[in-house]
Formats: sequence, C-alpha cells, structure tokens
Amino acid sequence: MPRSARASHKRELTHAIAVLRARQLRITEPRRLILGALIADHGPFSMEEIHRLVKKSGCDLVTVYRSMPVLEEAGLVRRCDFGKGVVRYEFNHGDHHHHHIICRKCQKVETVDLCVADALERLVKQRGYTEVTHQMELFGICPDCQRNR
Amino acid sequence: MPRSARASHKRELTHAIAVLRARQLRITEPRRLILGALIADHGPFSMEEIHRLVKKSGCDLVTVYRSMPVLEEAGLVRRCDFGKGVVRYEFNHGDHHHHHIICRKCQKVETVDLCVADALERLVKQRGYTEVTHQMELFGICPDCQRNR
DNA sequence: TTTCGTGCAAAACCTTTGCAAAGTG
DNA sequence: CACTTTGCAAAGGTTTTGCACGAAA
Repeated sequence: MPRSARASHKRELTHAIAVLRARQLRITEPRRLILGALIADHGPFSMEEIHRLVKKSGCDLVTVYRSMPVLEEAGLVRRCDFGKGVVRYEFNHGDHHHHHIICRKCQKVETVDLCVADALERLVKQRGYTEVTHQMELFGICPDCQRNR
Repeated sequence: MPRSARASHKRELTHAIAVLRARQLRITEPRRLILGALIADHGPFSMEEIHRLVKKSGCDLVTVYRSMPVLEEAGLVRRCDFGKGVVRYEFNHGDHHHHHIICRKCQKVETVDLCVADALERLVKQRGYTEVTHQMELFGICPDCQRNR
C-alpha cells in the first residue's frame, strides 16, 4: 500500500471510531477489524467475504451479521441490495452517492459515479458491458403511514 | 369486477396460455391459477402471497416456487427484487417498463410509469411520499466474460 | 461495576431437491 | 404412452436468537 493510501486509511478509521464514540457505541476489536477491512478495499463485500477478511483475527461470522446493521445505522457503511438475496456492504466515504455495475456472469462489481438511468446505461456500455439492464426501486413513507404515525 | 375488466382478464390469460403452448410448456391447473391471480391483480406479489391466492385450489407452495422461474423465462411474468431478500412477481403486460414505490413502513407497493431517477423521485414526492430514496443497480456482461465465453 | 458486545451452539427461516404419483399432449 | 409437472417430505444454506462469558467505559 502506498504511503498516502495508508495515511488516508488511518484517517478514515480514526474518524469512523470517533463516530462510534459519539454514538456511545463501544470501540471493540471486531468493529475495528471490520471497518479497517472495508476502508482498505472498496468492495462491496458480502457477509461471508467480510468474515473471511476478519476471521483470522478471531471475529465470528455472527458478529459480522450483528455488526453491519449497527455500522449502517451509524452511517459508517452503506448496504447494497443486489437482488436475488445478495447483500453487500461498502464503507461510506461521505455522502458520495453512486451505483454499481454487476456482471451477470461473474458477479464482479464496479462503481459508477452518475445517477440517472439512461446516462448510466450509456456509460456502462462504453465500459464494454453488453446486455445491459438496470433495476431500480424507490422507497418512501406513504401518505397513510404519515397519518397513522 | 366490471365486465370490461373481466373480458380483458380472459384475453390476457388466453394469450399467456398460447405463449406456454408455443414454448411447449404444459398447460396445467397450477399454472392457470397462478397466471389468473397475477392478471387479476397487479401486485407485485411474493411467493407466499401467490401461494395464498392459489392454495385453496390445491396448488402447493413448492409448485409456486418452481413455476415462477418458468413463467419468467417465458416472458409472462416479471421478477422484482426489492432488497432485503424480498422478491415479488407481477404479470408482464407487454414490454411496459416501470418501477415501484415501496413504503418503508407498511411495504405497500405502487407503480410508477417513468424511468429516470430524478423525475421519479419528484413524482413520488408529489404522490405524498416523504423521505424518498431510491436504490438502483445495473447489470450486464463484463468484457472479461465476453472473452471467456 | 455496570452495561454492552462477543462467541458458540442451536433454532428459525426460506428455498431447493428427491422421488413417486398424477396429469398433459 | 412418453415425458412433464406436481405434491409431499426432507435437505440445504443463510440469517437470527439465546445465553453465559469477556471486554469496554
């Protein structure tokens, strides 16, 4: 890892830990390990993959399952639902909103920095992908639920 | 059900059955039931919900699980992945591409007829939804996979 | 010291598979 | 009659839960 990357890695981790502290969440070894792994590589990673990255240090799969929602709640990681039950997590570098290109064959994930459907599809095709499709869902609180609060 | 709706329901079902026949798939009672249920109500429905609609006629949950991929392959239904492992199916009325608004509280699903992120979000807010977010992923065959075919 | 978080094991859950019987063409 | 499709039961894989111990504040 180049020196600058290592420095920024450390800065991100320090900041993430400060966020945990501010939320009165405990700074534990598993949480440090998981955050470190996600900062080191963009991923996004599945539960299994995260576990593979931290189990050598003794962090259990169950702990990964329990930690990710906590870290997401704290705004430190972002959850990506890729359909077919595939869930992955990536470190949340600020509010930078982006999408992913997932190869339907090898499942490789790449990042895309735009956010409008057509422009996105065009960009993805320019990257050499074929048979491009997209899937998108919107979420919100419906009027009924706002009333019955 | 109004007379016109019933007539169009029958037309859709007849067409769907013709598609099955054209594909040399057998016209069975469970398949008729499932298609009928999806044509009668846009849904989209989960496996459980579809099963609830057809089990009184003796159609098993396993049969629903086995039928949906077949019907999807035939282009008769569309699969919607709503994240968190939630999968739903809706009847495929032609090639009409659309998205959904899912209430994060009650899970109610509504249909949206546009297909660009920003326009969509605006429209959803106009419908009275608050805290609107969207989730979108792209899929394609990556250059590597095209080569290693 | 008090509370929170973890590991391990077991339970729960949803989806898939095996197989004999029934249904379709 | 040949081949699909189905129902039931059982297996499989992933995610969640219970609980006692250990760690953080």
